[in-house]
Amino acid sequence: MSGVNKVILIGHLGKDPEVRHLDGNVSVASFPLATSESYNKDGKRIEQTEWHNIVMWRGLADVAAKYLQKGKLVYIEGKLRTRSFEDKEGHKKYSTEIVAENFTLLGRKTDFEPNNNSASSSTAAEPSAEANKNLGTGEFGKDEDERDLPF
Amino acid sequence: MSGVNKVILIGHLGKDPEVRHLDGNVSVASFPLATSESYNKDGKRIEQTEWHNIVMWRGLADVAAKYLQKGKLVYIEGKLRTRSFEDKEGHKKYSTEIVAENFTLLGRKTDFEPNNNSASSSTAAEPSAEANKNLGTGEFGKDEDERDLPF
Amino acid sequence: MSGVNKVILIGHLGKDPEVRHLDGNVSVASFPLATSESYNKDGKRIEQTEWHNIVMWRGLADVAAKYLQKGKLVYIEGKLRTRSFEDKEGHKKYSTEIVAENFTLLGRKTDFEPNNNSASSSTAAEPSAEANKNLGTGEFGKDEDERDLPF
Amino acid sequence: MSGVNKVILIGHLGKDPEVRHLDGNVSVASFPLATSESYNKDGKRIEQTEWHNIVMWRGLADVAAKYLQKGKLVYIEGKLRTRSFEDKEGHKKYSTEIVAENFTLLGRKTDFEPNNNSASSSTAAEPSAEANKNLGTGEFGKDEDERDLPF
DNA sequence: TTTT
DNA sequence: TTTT
Repeated sequence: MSGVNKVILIGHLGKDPEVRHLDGNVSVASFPLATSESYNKDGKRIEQTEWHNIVMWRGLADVAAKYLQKGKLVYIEGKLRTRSFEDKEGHKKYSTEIVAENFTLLGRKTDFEPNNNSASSSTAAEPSAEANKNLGTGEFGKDEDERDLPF
Repeated sequence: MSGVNKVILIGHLGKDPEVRHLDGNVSVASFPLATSESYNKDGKRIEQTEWHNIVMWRGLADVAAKYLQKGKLVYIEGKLRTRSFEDKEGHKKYSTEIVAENFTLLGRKTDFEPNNNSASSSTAAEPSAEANKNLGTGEFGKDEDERDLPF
Repeated sequence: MSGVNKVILIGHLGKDPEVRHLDGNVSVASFPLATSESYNKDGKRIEQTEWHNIVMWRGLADVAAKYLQKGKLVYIEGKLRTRSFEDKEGHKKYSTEIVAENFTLLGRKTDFEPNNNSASSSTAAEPSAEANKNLGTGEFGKDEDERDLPF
Repeated sequence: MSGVNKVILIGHLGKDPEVRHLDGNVSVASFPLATSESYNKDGKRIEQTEWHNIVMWRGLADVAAKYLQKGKLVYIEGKLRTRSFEDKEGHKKYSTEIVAENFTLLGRKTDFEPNNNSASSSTAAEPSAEANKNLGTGEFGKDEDERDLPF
């Protein structure tokens, strides 16, 4: 018997993805994602931010390492998983993570450049009055194919 | 700035909802929900169950108290919220909950009876070879209206 | 540039799936699905039914042919696709379909039997006061593996 | 009995919203939305665009008229509805629409300015190397409150 | 054309 | 702690 366990988030990365390599060359990327909600209370605009622990595996982790960076806006689809572990003092703790199944970059075209040339990319952007047309999305993780030029 | 924080679950209640009443007569219902996923590993069928802490507020909590019970199958839509608290020993802990925004009962018609007559409902059901036709869904929480006869 | 195009439905099949086999042995299954919404208007309970054209391809079509039948309750995840075509009189028409990516059977265990023994299944059910415990879900389409015993 | 009928889209507006006012001062906004999907076929990058007819009612239509414009990137949540009608020649036709329940603007902060000053906004943007920080989202339609300054 |  |  099976069920449904689905999470859909749109938010900004709080940090660059941290990538580890496990046995058998398996990649795991993880990073915090902030989703913000704003509402009115007593006439004031309140903004409430929720932080999520995102985890990506294998091919998806590799694309994340390449295209995701602190501050970027991203759509993530995944599932909830709660792990239990003991901290250094031996106390049992729980951590709930979102295991991502695919993601889509949201934002301007210039946000979709790979990370390695991050120094130059900030100057390469050259945004102009035309930048408005460059809004778009880059989708990852639906297929398992290698995609070096995903958009 | 706002984002998207959405969870969609289909699973079974692990316990009856526990309902508390806060100041100002605000109801809060909470219960664990199991979503199961099964997959093949080395030719064996593995079933993995994930447990979620569901929280419902106000009107939704009242309907939950009335219609949800341990074992029932339910569709839940909500958002993630992580609270931090200190346990009895003063250690900081985190708890991630799904704050439900609406739910839909899935299952047979006889599952949609209110909870108070649970003793009689088990006999009132009179399931037969025709029971197959009684599968259906009962939806809650989309409107804020009082719904004493929601289906 | 990519985007998000996602549909989530829970409803009943209006007919048995119709399966065709295209060139290269590609299977396509299609069937109508009803999702019902009920609300109060002027003190009366109104039920509004929406019909969706569901299409499933390849492996998913084969599992659909095996496990889905008129009347069954199912969770479907997919994407929207609008096709244009000319009817017999040469008038241009549009048809919007949901191309399913995975589905999960909702209902009692006895609903999860393959279709070929449909005659016997109606008597094999033997529902009792215990039948309540038999609610569950059977998930399909997440992996591309052959699954002859999917639950 | 009720079910689930949910659509989640992220895409660009193909035109400015067209707003009509029905009897009783009810607003209806409608516009086409493009969601694009790209995949590799025979080593070539194929981009396939799907067009959706979006409809928004009442308060949501008013916010749409104010903040949505041709080209903007938006997250939309809603439900499917298929209407039948007769064209001028008396032929029966079907139109499937997404009735939006809420939406969130995605893109740069400068995209979140109201529509009336569209001429100046293109110059007011003054994007810079810092523009990267201005990515964000503005959410609408969750509450029914008036929101003149929604972010 | 489903389901209640 | 559910369900199969």
